[in-house]
Amino acid sequence: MSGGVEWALHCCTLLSRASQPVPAVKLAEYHDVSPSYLAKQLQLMSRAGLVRSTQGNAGGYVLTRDAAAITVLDVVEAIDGVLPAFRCTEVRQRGPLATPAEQCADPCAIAKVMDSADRAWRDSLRAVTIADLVADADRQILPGAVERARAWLAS
Amino acid sequence: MSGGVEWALHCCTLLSRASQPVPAVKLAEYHDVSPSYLAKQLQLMSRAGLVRSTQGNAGGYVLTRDAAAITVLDVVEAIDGVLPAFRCTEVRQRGPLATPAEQCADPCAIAKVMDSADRAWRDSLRAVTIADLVADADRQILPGAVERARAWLAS
DNA sequence: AGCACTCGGATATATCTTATCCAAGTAGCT
DNA sequence: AGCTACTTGGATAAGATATATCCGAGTGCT
Ligand code: SF4
Ligand code: SF4
Repeated sequence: MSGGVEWALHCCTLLSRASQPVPAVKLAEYHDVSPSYLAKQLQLMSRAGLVRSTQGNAGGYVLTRDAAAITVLDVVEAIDGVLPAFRCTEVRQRGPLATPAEQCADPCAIAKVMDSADRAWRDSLRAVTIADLVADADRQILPGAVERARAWLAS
Repeated sequence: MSGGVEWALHCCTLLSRASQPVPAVKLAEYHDVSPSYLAKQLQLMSRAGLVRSTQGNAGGYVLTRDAAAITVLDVVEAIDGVLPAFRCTEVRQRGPLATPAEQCADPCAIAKVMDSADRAWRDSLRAVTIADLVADADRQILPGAVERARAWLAS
């Protein structure tokens, strides 16, 4: 999995707190990561329709919908794509004892297992929203931290 | 995920049928894949203790235990390693509003979600054994194919 | 002891991820 | 309306990982 997924999720939680547009440079500075590279992740999220960008002065990124309506899977798929990790190359149709193609209409057991595991993984990620992440973070952080973050974003 | 996982699984099903040691070259020819690269996967499986190699004339690879005692997860972890796909870099401890380290004893919600999804994925793969794959394949292939495969391996 | 055959690890190549830069575009100000 | 300052967007290098290959070490058989 791309390391950029972690950055993207952190940005989502931060954006859910800020009501004003936040530029990419500010998001990068807040998390102390490469601004140029974070910009790429934000572009991917923009294409996926998770965030909306406004250019020009006082522009930046805003979430397109409520944090409770964005799942972790949405972010992961925006960054890493939607194709499953396992890519079957139809080995059974090759070699000296190749299975004839008409016998390969149904996916074999290996493909089924991999597909099932991939689905379980995605179901797990789909069960949690950005709002859940924020709620959990609020429970752990020190009191007043949210206000300080908002003030820093506005400066 | 490594593409070699698919090859490794196919080799396991084939090895479970052959009672004699099968050399890497023969396994590669059977599946029509690169012999040099398949050798690497077999080495990884050997290190993981899934197969045992015997050198010299009439040598090759044999499964170390019954096919029912080898899970798909065993093979996947042998090839791709055991580390989870998501690698947390502790972003929350960086930047101008970094969370103090003593506040970060427990993993955050993001890390928990990723860990949970990874566990669900592994549980899915652990639930199926090589014996299950073979049984499913036997149900789909043409009658006599198993005997032909055994004969080809012996030649 | 000699020989043919096999595995094992060290070595190139290709592909993808990571990181960066500069040009196009937009909103607000004069 | 024109200008300026700011921000995004896609195109472009550097690095890391996965893929593919080769030859030497080791083993059993003759
Ligand atoms: S469908 Fe199954 S048997 Fe065919 S190549 Fe893919 S993993 Fe192998
Ligand atoms: S533990 Fe959670 S908050 Fe900390 S860096 Fe990892 S993902 Fe981010």
